[in-house]
Amino acid sequence: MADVQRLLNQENRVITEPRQKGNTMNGNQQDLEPMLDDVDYQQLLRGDSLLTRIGSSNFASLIEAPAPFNAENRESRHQELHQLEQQPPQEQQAVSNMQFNDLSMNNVCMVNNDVLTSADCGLNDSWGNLGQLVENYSTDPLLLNPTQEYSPVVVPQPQVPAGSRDVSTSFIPDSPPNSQVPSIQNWPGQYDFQISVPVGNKDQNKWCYSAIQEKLYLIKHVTIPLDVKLLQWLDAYITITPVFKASRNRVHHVMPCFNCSTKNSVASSDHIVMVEGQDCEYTYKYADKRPVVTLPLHPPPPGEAASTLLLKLVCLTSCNGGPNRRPFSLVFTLHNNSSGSEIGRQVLDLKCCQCPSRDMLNEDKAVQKPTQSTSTDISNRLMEVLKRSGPAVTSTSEKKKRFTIKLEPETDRRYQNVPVPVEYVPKVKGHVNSLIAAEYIRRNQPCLFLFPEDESQ
Amino acid sequence: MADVQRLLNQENRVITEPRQKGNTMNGNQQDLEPMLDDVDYQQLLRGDSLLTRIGSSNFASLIEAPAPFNAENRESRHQELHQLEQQPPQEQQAVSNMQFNDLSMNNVCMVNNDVLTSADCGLNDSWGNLGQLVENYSTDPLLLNPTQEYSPVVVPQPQVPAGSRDVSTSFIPDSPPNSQVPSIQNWPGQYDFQISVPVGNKDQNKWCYSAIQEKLYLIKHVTIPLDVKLLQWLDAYITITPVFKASRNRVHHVMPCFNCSTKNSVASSDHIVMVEGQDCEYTYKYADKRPVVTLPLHPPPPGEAASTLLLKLVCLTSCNGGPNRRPFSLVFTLHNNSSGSEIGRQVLDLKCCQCPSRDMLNEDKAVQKPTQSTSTDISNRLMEVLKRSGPAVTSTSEKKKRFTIKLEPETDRRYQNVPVPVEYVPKVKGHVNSLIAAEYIRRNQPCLFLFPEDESQ
Amino acid sequence: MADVQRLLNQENRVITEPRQKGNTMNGNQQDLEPMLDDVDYQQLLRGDSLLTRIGSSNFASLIEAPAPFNAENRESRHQELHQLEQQPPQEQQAVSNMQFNDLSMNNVCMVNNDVLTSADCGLNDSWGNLGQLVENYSTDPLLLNPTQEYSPVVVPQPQVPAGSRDVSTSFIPDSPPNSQVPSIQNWPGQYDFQISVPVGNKDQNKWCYSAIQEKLYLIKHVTIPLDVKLLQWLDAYITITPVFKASRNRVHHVMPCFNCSTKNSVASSDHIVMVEGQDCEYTYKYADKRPVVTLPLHPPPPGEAASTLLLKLVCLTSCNGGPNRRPFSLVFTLHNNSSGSEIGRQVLDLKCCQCPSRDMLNEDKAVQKPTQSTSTDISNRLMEVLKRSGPAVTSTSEKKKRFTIKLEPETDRRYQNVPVPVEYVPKVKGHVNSLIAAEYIRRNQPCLFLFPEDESQ
DNA sequence: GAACCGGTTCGAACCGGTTC
DNA sequence: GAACCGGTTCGAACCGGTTC
Repeated sequence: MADVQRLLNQENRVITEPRQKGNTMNGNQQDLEPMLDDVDYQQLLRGDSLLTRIGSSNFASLIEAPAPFNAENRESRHQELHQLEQQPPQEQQAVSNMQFNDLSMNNVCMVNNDVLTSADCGLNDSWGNLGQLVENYSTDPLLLNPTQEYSPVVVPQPQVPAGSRDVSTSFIPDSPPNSQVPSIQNWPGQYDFQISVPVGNKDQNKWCYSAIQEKLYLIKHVTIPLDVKLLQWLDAYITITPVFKASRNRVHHVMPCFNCSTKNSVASSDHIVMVEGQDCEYTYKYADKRPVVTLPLHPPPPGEAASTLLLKLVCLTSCNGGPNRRPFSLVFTLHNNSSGSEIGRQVLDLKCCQCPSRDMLNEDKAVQKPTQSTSTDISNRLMEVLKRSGPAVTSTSEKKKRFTIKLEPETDRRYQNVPVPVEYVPKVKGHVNSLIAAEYIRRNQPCLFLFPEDESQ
Repeated sequence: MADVQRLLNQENRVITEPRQKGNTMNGNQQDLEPMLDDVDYQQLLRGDSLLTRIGSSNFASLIEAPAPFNAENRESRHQELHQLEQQPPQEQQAVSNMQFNDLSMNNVCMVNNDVLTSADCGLNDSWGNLGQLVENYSTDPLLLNPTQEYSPVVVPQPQVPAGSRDVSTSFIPDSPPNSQVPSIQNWPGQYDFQISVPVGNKDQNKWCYSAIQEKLYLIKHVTIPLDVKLLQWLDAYITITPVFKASRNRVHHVMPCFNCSTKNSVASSDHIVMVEGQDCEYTYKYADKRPVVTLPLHPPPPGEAASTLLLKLVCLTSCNGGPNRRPFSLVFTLHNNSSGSEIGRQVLDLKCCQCPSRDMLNEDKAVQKPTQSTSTDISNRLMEVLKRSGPAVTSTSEKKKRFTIKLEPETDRRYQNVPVPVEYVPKVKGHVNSLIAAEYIRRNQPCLFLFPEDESQ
Repeated sequence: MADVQRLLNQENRVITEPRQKGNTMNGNQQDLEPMLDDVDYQQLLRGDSLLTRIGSSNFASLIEAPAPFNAENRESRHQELHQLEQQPPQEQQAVSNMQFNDLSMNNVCMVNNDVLTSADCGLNDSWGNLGQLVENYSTDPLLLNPTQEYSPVVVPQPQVPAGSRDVSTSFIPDSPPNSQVPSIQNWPGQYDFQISVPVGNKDQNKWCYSAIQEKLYLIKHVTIPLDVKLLQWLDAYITITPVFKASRNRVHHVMPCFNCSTKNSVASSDHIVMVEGQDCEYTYKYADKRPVVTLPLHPPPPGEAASTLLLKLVCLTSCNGGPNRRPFSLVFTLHNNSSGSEIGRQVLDLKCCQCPSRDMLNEDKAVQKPTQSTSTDISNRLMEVLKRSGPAVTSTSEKKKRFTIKLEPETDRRYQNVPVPVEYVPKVKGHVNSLIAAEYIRRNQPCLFLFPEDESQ
């Protein structure tokens, strides 16, 4: 239901807001407030349980803490963070320092009615969101004029765009509130940073992409190729940050549930996103305590325009104790390797589930359903007539789909399974057809009947 | 079904995209994401990704080891990693250095509007992709004029082309990702590097080639002659790298299963591909830990246009613990012997199985099936007519087969399931047929009816 | 499907084996091998067995590790075993010793063609199964005459019996195999130990009891009152042990999933069963590493016949990482406080779920469905006739359910599915009926036909 | 409490090595 | 080379926690 609602909203957007490219921000902003179904309680409990476990038996102390919220965990993560910070990649350090400096000048940041103290905003902030925030939304004179950087740098996107809408400063419906939450809005930036899902995937049961929703559906542990495009292949790295779409979950870290996380190695046990073909030790890190995957930007191989990135999820979106049915997106952030500053961002909606094609179809249908009646040819029109005038054949989406009666709720009410001896099937089918036709004639052109109707047949 | 679908799509490609030779990339790109049939569990267990991530080359000791994540494993793998890193294969080192040198001369590489800095391009690249990139696509003035190199250098291919399609930058459905995964897209390069399978093979039970699918079927341990063509026979060598086609297996190394590998000598025990007539000790190596066959490029004997290469596989595509039913291709890469840089690439799809002709037939059929209409009898033909002329009943093949709604998308709209006693099936079908016919007449030649329609039939 | 099948089996038992009270063992023995619906993979991965087997306390690194059988694992398990044996709970120790002594007199126990050496039987046995085994099934002359203890000591049970069937030595369908698995068969014992669920519960949405299945359905964290009855209130204590019903899960410990367990206190974090009104520190223990709830036997208050026990579950039967949809029972064992020996046992089937009434309804229905032939109206009766006299329609329940071919093996050969608009269903049914009737007449009373038959209809 | 959602189950079809 | 057979895949149905 939540998803339906969300999709409906999206659909409405599509209808009421014709897609604007360039300098307006109509990307997935509507998606920012869709979620209805999360269990905050359980999230909180995740930490408690850890305490409990750590106190109890042996294995408890070795659990890879999926839970961020108790004191010990926070401490240990702090330690880990510090360890990381002691030998940080240069750019991280740079960003962190920079932002801290920025913040030192802005003790209080007002964003969307949220008052953030500097402590909230910037301490240990390695996200660079603030810098980005400033770039996008502020008029901080210390920065270069940022709007010039990204606004009209729009290039045609031949492939399915994963999130290719630009960001504007004019409208901030649900802006990333504070330093601990990364932005989830697309911002191609100066180099037109783009992430896209390749078309033509054959195995729709493993993963599929909905162009309608611009959303990727994938099975757990299945590697997805993502194309990274850039106007210029500079020295940079990409960070991948999963972020809940609903604003009330935004501050929570997207992490695998306990069961799923234990399949990971120690280094990546908090990371719901994993990449392949990378040096593991430098890949799974934390940014502001939030698990983040970082990987260097590779230029594409000879003759290819896009660099491919092999990515997989290790926990279901529905997993209790993990995302817990709360939709989340992946934020791909491009960072300049020299300065560490953020120079591009793309957001990819996704859902990690067991039946990607089924779920995509369902959600696509939910999105489209309210929109239009899709009847296109005579038969459909006939059915439409019948449907409107009374009972008849059910609708009807044009697209191929798994036959799910649930999708057409009237269906199972309007049809019944009748065991028919095989040899009678044709007659029965014919009978049915004739009944339909008769019904139609009866309603619209009853005069065509030779004999008066009687129902006793 | 999965294969069917894959093949269907391929078929569609053949139909809707007339084969373009030369500088467009319509080769096996559709096949890049075909795999549907492997077992995720086994995939998880397979050492490949683990090996890749962790860096072990001791595949035998890790593959299929289902409990990879305890501390001991981690430790030993780390150790192995270090060992490997301390003693890299010589040639890898050479290539890597070489490419880095190349790159050091090209600070910025422009590829399809993409600018690459040297730092991004070459560091730790042992695949040679970057060198190739620079050579082929860059417009950097420091380089030789590269666009001339690859654009229209297309030669007619008299034989069955194993993978003779050039690469374009315009459309990349599933490009090879990063340094640890080789590209699997054709790129003839400056010298129009071509690999082809000779026609006219008599013993189709040993090996055969499907022109439809551009795929080689061969029995294990049977040597296949492959023709290598080149515009100019320079001082070069060829590497043969087996790569899984599905992106989710891409990083895994294609290696023979344990049973099959033990039949090889020590040097080649990780190599599923073997060549004949070569000095063994220099042939079976590793590139970025991936088993690779390398062999010098021999000019053809006097009077012949192609140099022949004798190749065989030592493990079945279906072999458990090896490819495990996951389709893979062979990537033939041409390297300049002086610099080691990649100057051409061809990809050959194949399947190593026990019954090549049977399997080719089946898969060819599956590819073509969706193309042709399968109507064989009157009723089906009638339905075809009706379907074409408007709305009606869809076909109903008698033979038991998986009910693939995808192939008949309208089906789910107009029908419901009614069990019919077997003995009555013919009559029911006849009835349906007559009704369909009536419907048809009713629409197109209603005057033929003797009486107006009534429902009392 | 699995449940249906299970229930079918159960139902068949009810029909073919009239309930025998007293000295025959027809209790829930049929349930001993019922489970079909769990995920073996996940079960294998579950930490329970792994922890037990491997003995590591690094839960995170070991859980879900799918390969338990290498030498190291075996070694570490031995180690854990030894560690645990060094500090066993007192009462367990007592029982264990006692039984070991018993065993020392019986070097070989023959049970159902299975020969157990004493080493297999009794080592580390803290369950007392062997003693019970011997008591129940053996005819060893060294023991007290056991058959007298339990055979005809049956008391009327006014309330819903939770599991009041006695145990006999005549038939052992799936006896508890070894020392680490407790018995899950009822054995009232000398004092006629009985556990029952009170009748007349008002809030069926919190918990309810199916008399048909003798199974308790309850919501998580909802306390259930259970009545304990005894012929004589001696000095004893009760242990409550959850045990999976399916034999293949029998050795696994029933424990709450990670999320649910963290809601418990430290002492009870491994216990899926909790009791109220008890001293916590003495309640949650381990027997042979299996989490067990122990509580003293309180005589009922003056004027009451039964002592009440307040019990709740803290994790759902469906919880992933916990029971994971694997049905389990609670084994209530009565122990003599002075000797610690087991003197009675009752088994309570249950399911902890979110919608107890719904699930009970569904499962009750599934149990009852296959029993009665559901033909109620003329058409069904006609079909019955035809089925017996030759080929015709099989029965056809109106309610939507999975089409179980196994129940009606001919079905799939003799029927076909025909989509029928709902509003025409009655007519189609009538049509089919008439066809069937005609067939019947044609066979049995052709003279009734007015016209000669022709097949062209 | 009914409907929904999504992980799981189940049996038919498929695939491909093996046998006849 | 046709048939067999057994592991795998696939889609519909199911189940049960969650939402409305």
